Amino acid sequence: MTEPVLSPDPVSDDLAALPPLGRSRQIMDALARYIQARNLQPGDRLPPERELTAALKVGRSSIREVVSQLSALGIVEARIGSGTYLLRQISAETIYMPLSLSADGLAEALLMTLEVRRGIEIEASIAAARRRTPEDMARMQEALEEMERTHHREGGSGKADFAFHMTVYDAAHNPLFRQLLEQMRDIFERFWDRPFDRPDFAARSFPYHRTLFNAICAGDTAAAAEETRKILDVVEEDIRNMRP
Amino acid sequence: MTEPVLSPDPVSDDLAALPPLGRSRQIMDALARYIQARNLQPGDRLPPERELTAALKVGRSSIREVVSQLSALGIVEARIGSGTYLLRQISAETIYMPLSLSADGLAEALLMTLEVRRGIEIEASIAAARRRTPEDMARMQEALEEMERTHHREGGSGKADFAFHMTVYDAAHNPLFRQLLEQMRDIFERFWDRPFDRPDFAARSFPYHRTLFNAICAGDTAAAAEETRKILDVVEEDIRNMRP
DNA sequence: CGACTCAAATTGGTCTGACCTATTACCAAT
DNA sequence: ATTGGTAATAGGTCAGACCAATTTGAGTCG
Repeated sequence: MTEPVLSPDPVSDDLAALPPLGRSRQIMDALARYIQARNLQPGDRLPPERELTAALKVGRSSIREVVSQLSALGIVEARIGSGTYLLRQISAETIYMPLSLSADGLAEALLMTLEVRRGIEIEASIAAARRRTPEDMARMQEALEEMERTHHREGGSGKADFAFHMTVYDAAHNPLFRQLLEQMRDIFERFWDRPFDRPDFAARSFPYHRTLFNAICAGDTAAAAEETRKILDVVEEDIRNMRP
Repeated sequence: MTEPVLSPDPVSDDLAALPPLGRSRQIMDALARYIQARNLQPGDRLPPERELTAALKVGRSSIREVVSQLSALGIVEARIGSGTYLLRQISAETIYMPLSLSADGLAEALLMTLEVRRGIEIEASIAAARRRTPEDMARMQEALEEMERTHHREGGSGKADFAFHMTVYDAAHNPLFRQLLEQMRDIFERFWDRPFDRPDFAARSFPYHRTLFNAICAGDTAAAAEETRKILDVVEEDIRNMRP
């Protein structure tokens, strides 16, 4: 189809003259605006590099540089022969906070990571208990009941657990919680075959979900923190029993 | 000087034949091993791209790609005309956890970030109260007294505050805490002119540092969490009063 | 001897064009 | 309708040239 890039895109004009500072950041912002202007959503394919080259008026090397950086940041995924796909939202105002960690072993790394994640999850629960709206409560209740319906089944409870926690994060009304914890869970599951799908794990952890839900609805920050801690303790126990 | 790369570096041989999967990750690992083998420390300059090209047996584009990714991940900083410098440790086993966040304004972003940071800091304090050793206590006490000596001075108290908190993170005996919080503080201060150096800020926050120290030494996890929360609340207040 | 000047070497940044490989799309033959 | 193969498409790599900023060092002047 080779849809012609019709927008003059004022950004590209600016770019032509500026070598001073952080050009790659400028190109990244231009690309972000380009994506925003076309309202591309996660999952969508962005234009081929050679087309972006023409649209943003920069060499293909420069395009590849920023795409490569976005790929390293987990914003974008390049599939050879197919195209480059958007993985998560991006805007020119996006702040990137790359963290790196080194650990001796996998279980070690997971336990250390879990300790950090526990801190974040607890704070999210506290924020949720403070700021949840009636709509949040309705969404959480729905997800909770779906979880209770499926917790005995083999494969489905993982997704339900995930969905419930997402509603909690959203109830905190700080989008960072969802972003961070979603990404942390992604990373977690990349190195760990999700125990959420193992019935015994679900059985041990899911009672706390309703008490957490009740605490958040009651606005009881201390109880919300405590129930979240219990849930994460089950996860920790499971990691310790792992050891491949 | 053009120091010849004398090590055959078995890594590069592997690379020559492998196009299948994640080549850039492989090159990154090879580069990490290369850095490890030479024992390069943060601040050191790594070999020029053209030299790495020869050493790792890949085109300059590929080298630039991974260096660009490492730059985006905050591992490395390229200074045009000077060289590329190592910012933090790296190894072939390093796990990258890039996070991105979008917010309406800077203060908004800082507050959201601070809420996350608070969760991590509190968990670090709890871990410290559980796992601190006598040596940790000695180090914390020394840093605390240095902080109390300098808290009235104009510029020095920021560094002392930083140093004290680092000893707390270390006392948690989970290196992730130090890594993450160090990086988060870096990012924070990139967008915020450190209030630590403002005397009124130091005056309001530093009393809690001794109570925190006492709680950690006593192994009182609840008190350690509480005092940490108070310190972060002062920071939050300061951000709210900022508004440029 | 010290400090300054300026040119050359060094180094990262960009562009171009070529070629490779994997994927996708399309069209013809069965 | 299914299959099979071919062309177009897209990202990945390489090579060479050139640019711009920095660093280095020789040479010069005070």
